[in-house]
Amino acid sequence: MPTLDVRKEKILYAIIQNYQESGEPVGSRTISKYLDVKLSPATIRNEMSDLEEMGYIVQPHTSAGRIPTDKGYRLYVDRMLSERALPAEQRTENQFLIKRVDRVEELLMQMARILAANTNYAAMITGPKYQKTKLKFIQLSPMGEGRILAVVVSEGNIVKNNILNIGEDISQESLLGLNILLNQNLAGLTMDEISLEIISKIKHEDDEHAEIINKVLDAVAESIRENDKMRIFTSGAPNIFKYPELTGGDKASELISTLEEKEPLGNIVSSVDGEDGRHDIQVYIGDEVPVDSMKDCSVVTATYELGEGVQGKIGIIGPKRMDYQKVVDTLKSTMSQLDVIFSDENDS
Amino acid sequence: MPTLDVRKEKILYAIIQNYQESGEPVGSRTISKYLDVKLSPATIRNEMSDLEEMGYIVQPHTSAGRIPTDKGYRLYVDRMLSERALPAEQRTENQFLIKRVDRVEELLMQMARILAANTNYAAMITGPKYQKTKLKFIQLSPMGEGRILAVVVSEGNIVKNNILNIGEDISQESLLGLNILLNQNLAGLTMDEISLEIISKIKHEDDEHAEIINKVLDAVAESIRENDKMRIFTSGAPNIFKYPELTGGDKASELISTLEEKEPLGNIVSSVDGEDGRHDIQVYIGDEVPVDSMKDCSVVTATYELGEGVQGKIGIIGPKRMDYQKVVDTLKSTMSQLDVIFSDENDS
DNA sequence: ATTAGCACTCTAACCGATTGAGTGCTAACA
DNA sequence: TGTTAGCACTCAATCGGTTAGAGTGCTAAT
Repeated sequence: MPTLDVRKEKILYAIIQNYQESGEPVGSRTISKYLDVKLSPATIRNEMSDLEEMGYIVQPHTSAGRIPTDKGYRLYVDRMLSERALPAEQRTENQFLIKRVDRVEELLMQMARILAANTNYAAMITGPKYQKTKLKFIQLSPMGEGRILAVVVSEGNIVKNNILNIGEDISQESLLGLNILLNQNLAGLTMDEISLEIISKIKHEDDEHAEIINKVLDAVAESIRENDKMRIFTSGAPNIFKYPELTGGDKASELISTLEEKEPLGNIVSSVDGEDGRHDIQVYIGDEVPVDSMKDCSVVTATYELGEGVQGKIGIIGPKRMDYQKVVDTLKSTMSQLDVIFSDENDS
Repeated sequence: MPTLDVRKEKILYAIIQNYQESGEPVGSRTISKYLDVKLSPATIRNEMSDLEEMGYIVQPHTSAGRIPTDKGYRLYVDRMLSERALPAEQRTENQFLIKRVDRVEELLMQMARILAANTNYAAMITGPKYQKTKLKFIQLSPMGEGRILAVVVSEGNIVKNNILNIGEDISQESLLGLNILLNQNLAGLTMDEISLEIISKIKHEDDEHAEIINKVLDAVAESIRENDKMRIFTSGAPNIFKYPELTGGDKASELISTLEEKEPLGNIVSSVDGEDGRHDIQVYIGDEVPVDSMKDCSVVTATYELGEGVQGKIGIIGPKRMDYQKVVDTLKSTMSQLDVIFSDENDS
């Protein structure tokens, strides 16, 4: 078994980069012209033969050039990620700037759109996970006709509206009192900390409106559950049509379906979190992707944070020959922008 | 020029229905077997020749069967719509039931999903148009750190949140006063009716907080503008892959892109409203569709209403050979369901 | 007015030959 | 011993030609 010396590695990278641009198997002549050191096609061929034996590249058929295998990409990506701490340059490129918006969901969708546009791949993004978030306050307002509006605001300024149907009409004053009561007891707590004890205490202090309190708390729980369902936004799905290897047969259809249904994407985003990586970048290549319809794709994910414990994930979905370097850089830079935006929001 | 007698019409319908199912040009033999009256292929051929001369059908090439033209479909659809008032039967089929939800946007997205699933075409739906809606009330809440939450609720229970950044912190009492002041002056008005006169009157009554009032009114305006942008939801885009005639060349890509971008769809939904039709059903066939990437499609739209003046549109997008009957029926039945849901919401 | 019969047309499918890119191997070379 | 030139070989893609079949239009008979 031959060993992976530096020259073989250079050739492997050359193959990966060429294939990245062309999408077609690359041959020995091409590499010979591409490399800085002068080597004849024949020599390259020998090296390629070794690389194939080692499993880093394959030929689609006997008389074709070589394309990288998952293992080849894996090596390349691992090297890239560890060589990280690249010296500035920052690659801002045609990076659009994120316009400030107040509603978190809007922001997330905008981010997905921007990422898709910048990378030419598909982008996905999850809403922030609630759970450990502190409840900021609840606001009850009368809507007439026996209904009240319950606005639930939690840390990170995530706002949810719920319209509650209480049979009776309730007086302004009672509602105000209830409002104060609820906020005094619940504000600052995480969702987990709202125990039965606290609930019964509240009901005890205003047993007249126990039923309404129940409904309000249900609404709070509902908001949580709805958010737990982990809203996923996608954008740039049509970008996959730019990569022929993803559009053959029913592949395009299945991919687009998956991106629209969104449920399966949860698999990617909810997989093992415990990573020690410098910036929580994860790369899934081909078969590593935990979604069946995406076995021909690669997915790069990153984790964002917007407050203690409130975090979500961003993912870029593209062909296996995607420009990993660019995608990783773009994700990192997007993260920084996000950090700025959210710290802005908390300061000013 | 031959004239369109009842037999020719029957043959035309037979062609349309066969083509609907198969997606392939239909020949004289097929029709001969399909019709109830016994006619030889030769006779059918003569009639088809006439139909072609009249422009209702064409041959893709010399020795192929016939397919309907836009004009043919138009005739068919017009007949169908006027023959309307079909005797019950109701065609409920595998119609899923709409689960009640409180947030209007959720409801709309769910409807789009259901329509797409029921019809096997793509569905689009616009959020309700604001504009003539009456403002129900505004609710201001302190958020700390110099910010307040402004919740704008309008008729039809459309709720919008805005986080406002006022420099200073404002006292609970002032905010409450402001709240009451704003609601007294604005509640029940349509967006158009909030004139400069009213605004200056409000500011006059609490000139200390004039700036905050400005910001709140800006937020109201912003909510309107955001809503005027007419949010469009789509679903079932991948369904187009089921129709080969829509997936040749770049068509699929363009269609999916259009459905994701959504902007162009505004053209469909904002076109001439003034229709006297029994239930506001509009059918666009092929070239009639006001969106370039959809010239090979047909679009059926319907208008829904959820309060005085608050209305939006639903659209089904499919191949020209779509099952118009089914689509129209499905849309109508969905409308009825919607009516029930919204009236429920207003009664109980 | 309808129909059977037939010649005609055109597409899709199939087939074989050709081309060209790319390889693997061998032998010469530094 | 590593590198390279030369050459035979392989295989996908392409092209031209043939075939099969579906469907038509026309004519003549009913």
